[in-house]
Amino acid sequence: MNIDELEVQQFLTYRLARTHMRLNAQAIRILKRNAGLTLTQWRVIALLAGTDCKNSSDIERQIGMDKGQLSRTIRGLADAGYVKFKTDAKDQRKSNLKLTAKAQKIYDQTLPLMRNRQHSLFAHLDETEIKAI
Amino acid sequence: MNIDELEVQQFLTYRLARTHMRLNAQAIRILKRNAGLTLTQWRVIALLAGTDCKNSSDIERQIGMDKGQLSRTIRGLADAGYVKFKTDAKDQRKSNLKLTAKAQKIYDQTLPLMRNRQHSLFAHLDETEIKAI
DNA sequence: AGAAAAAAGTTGACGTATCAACTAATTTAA
DNA sequence: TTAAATTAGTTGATACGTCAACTTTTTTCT
Repeated sequence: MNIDELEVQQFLTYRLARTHMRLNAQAIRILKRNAGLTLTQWRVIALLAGTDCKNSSDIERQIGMDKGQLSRTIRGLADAGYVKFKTDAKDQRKSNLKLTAKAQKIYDQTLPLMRNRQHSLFAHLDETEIKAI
Repeated sequence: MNIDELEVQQFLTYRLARTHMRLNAQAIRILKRNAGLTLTQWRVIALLAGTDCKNSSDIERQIGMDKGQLSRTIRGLADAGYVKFKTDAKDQRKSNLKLTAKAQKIYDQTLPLMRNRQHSLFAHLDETEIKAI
């Protein structure tokens, strides 16, 4: 429990945070340049396109995203014409979401970019790192 | 570049984000409750107390923290009476930082808490994981 | 010496994430 | 059946990280 050990430990979490943020930053740039989307917006679109998530709570359960952030993200998507929402007939608390054609098109265009990004991301991690995470 | 691979890759960043979240959550609570400090504030204090970092650029070089965020964090610490800064006599761009007695006291009180936290944190990671990060 | 480049800090804009308080609708359970 | 608890979603506050533009001072280079 000396100072060196403490520093290693302290900066473990910091490096973890930075790695995460760097990965995000890269994706954010790609999305901004190619699609005008934020990462969270893309994630929501991807979930609506690729899973059976219908509404905010489904997404919250699926990936554990904060419902406040989700609410704002979805409103942003609606304002930008990417989703439409309609109150569920059987449960008026829920509003079911539907991607517009515009969103589908952007998603189809962006998916390969995101895949490539994650490919090259993996190319820079060695096997040990991949296993450890 | 099949769908499984994509999902594995998304899972990587997801795990990274969640790990980060959990590691920070506890530290933030401890610091807020026991010292009224944010994590970044504590980190800067710890660097000034435990390393030979004298100014913003030293810290930037030491841990790669953004200099913008650093500037704001340091100003916050100064406003709260934790650091004093004085322009370097030989290079007037630099302002050297010095912890106040108040900061030293809080740091000394908080250090064991942070150590304990990180100890138990490490107890949940195996060696491979520690090396990889 | 003087111009150009680099370094130290500051500031603004933005994106991401958490937490908490709140309204409204639905489910549960006494 | 009605009161209490839960669930869906909204909103506000705050923390954290990145990027870029900017000023001021110092260094480098010709």
